[in-house]
Amino acid sequence: MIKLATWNVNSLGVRLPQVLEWLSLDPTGLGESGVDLLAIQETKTTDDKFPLKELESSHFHVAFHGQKTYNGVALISKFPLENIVKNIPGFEDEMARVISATVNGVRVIGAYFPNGQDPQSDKFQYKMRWLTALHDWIKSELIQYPKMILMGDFNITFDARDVWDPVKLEGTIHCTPEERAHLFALIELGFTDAFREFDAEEKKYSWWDYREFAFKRNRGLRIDHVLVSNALKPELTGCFIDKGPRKNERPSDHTPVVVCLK
DNA sequence: ATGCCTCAGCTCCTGAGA
Repeated sequence: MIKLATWNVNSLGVRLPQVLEWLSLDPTGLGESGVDLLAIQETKTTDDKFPLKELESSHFHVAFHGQKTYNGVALISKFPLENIVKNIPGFEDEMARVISATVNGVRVIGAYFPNGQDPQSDKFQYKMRWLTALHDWIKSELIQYPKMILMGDFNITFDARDVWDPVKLEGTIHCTPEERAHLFALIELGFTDAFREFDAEEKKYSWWDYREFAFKRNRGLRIDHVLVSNALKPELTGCFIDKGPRKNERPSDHTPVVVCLK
């Protein structure tokens, strides 16, 4: 069994000990080993400050694409990472949001989708442009790499089940029809929302606000996703959200989503 | 209540996150 995961760590500088600890655990409880590949987002660190030694001394292969203060993505893998690509080729972007690599014949894309801030803002327009560029790029990548996993912090909910108060939050950021149209366009390229293959329950979230005891009250959103391509879907055996790390001292506001392949 | 909490940084406040 191969286990992969995505986790927005909200600063790798702060969260590295938690990441290393989590990587040593078996979040599935199904086997003896921890995840084989973890995609992280919001490392918030430049490449010269990436904790390469700490991760390599734990025998991980890494690929990273960072910047100062914001964004930043990385792949941490037990297997060698081949054909590493940073960001969306051809799409001019100062923000470090995407990192891709091939692992054991599977193309893995880890992404930190733009937040968008407010549907009326310039940042929302950037989010729309970025989503269009991602879609067009993924469409062509699928031809070269039919077995693909696109995972990360999507900053978009699929539907009301992913939202703690879908009435109150209708039309707000992460919940707009425009964002969801882009998400479904990605699905239409030939992907499955891995989590919903195994869990149809409402109120299962991957992010909770730091404020107002949101985690304790389960006021969250499911915005971290794992999309598995049609060619890879026959190998999909499980997917779940591990709430464990959200209970840590000084937690990230996001928690990992784990996917299992044959 | 353009806040509440957390993080980075041109750090004792501000911008951004979601």
